[in-house]
Amino acid sequence: MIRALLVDDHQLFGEGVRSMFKPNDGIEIVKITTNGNNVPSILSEIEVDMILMDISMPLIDGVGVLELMKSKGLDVPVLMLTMHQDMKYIRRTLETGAQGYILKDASKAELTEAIEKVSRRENYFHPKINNQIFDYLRGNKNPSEGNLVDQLSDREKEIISCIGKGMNSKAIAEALFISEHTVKTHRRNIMHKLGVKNTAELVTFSMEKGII
Amino acid sequence: MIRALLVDDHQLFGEGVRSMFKPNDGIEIVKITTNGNNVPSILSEIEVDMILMDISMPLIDGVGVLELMKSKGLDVPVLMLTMHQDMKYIRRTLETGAQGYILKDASKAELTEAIEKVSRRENYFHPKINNQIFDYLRGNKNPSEGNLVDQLSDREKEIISCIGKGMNSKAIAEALFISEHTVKTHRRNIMHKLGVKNTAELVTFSMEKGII
DNA sequence: TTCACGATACCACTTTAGAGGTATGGGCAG
DNA sequence: CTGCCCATACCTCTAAAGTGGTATCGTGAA
Repeated sequence: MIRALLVDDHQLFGEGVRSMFKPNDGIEIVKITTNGNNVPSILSEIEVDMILMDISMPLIDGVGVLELMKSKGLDVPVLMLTMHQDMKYIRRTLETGAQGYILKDASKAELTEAIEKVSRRENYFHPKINNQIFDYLRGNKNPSEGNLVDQLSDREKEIISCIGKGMNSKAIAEALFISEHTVKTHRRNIMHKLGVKNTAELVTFSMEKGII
Repeated sequence: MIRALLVDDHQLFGEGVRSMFKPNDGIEIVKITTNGNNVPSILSEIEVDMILMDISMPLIDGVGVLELMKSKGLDVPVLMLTMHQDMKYIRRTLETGAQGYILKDASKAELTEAIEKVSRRENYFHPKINNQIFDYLRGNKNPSEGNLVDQLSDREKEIISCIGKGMNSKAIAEALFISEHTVKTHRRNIMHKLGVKNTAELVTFSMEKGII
């Protein structure tokens, strides 16, 4: 019997997955938490074979939890469970050390297989995203690209939010009580940090990362 | 026993919710489909008391299914089940005639209550979004704002996707084998239709609506 | 068969974003 | 204490977005 911890802020999804597994499936969701910050303390209390974790969560996201675990020396295999087929997410996840990545539109059979593999510390990637992984491995391997978002200062995130609302540099300057020149400098720095080439891409990227 | 049809492209979520309901809960998910286009034919085959429907789906979204049902004279109460706490979604949903709206981070108890109410054709709104509803009713009632996205042509959505990827008008023109002037005209029309004032706001809006 | 609309295309113009610099004061860590 | 980073600010210039029009052609609906 594989003992799994599920981390997902969507209660329904969590309870649903839990009741999906019958005793003879060989898998049991022994605990569900909606707050990733609780993971370390849960791991110290109960024994689990693997963790099923949603990526996008409000308080701390899946990658954040992985980093938190790593910083505390907790070594439990993690299967990322998400809706995002986006390479940006997958990349961040793998670089932080998840054992697998599966989409929420997978079937129960696929999830079962994934859980079994991950609990044995084998890698599992959902077929749908396998090709993307290969593309990534062949092409750009930028290890420094992991924590792009963390490189942003609070002020810069504030600027990004304003941009997303459709404000131009002048409007942002007035809203934040700074000079328009400053806003433009910030925009330039932000774009450079995130490696995007214009505002449109900046907004897309920021929304995918959850900055906006 | 309430017989419910579940429409959600995330298989795991669907199977999870189905196995969550035990016989003595008084609710049974009699059918799950991942394609909203199948709803009319399913309704003609089996009898259901209500529909649980995800809003954001690839082939046809929840609001689209509602409109499809309406156009075929199918009158089954629908509970929208979504992750989006965004007023833009809620508004579209209600205007198309859904009986209720519940977030995926709700609990089983809340979902049960919602299903029961909706199956009796009572309205249900998740407490978290009730305040937003009131704000909406007090403030701007813009009935014409309902189906902004539907007003976009396929070509325009194509242009939007390109913009989101960071392409400028010239690049889009080359990619779609049209003139840059045409692209600019499209951009203008799109912005006018969506009521946004620049590219940044266009991207934000489009991502929230799921166009990108 | 009209008639409306979407996709296409062009012109001329203003505003803004974006790229190239440089610089200064404040705060925090080595 | 001293250097590094962040937020601030300014200048100049180019490329691009955005605004104002008009117009043709094909398709599908009235």
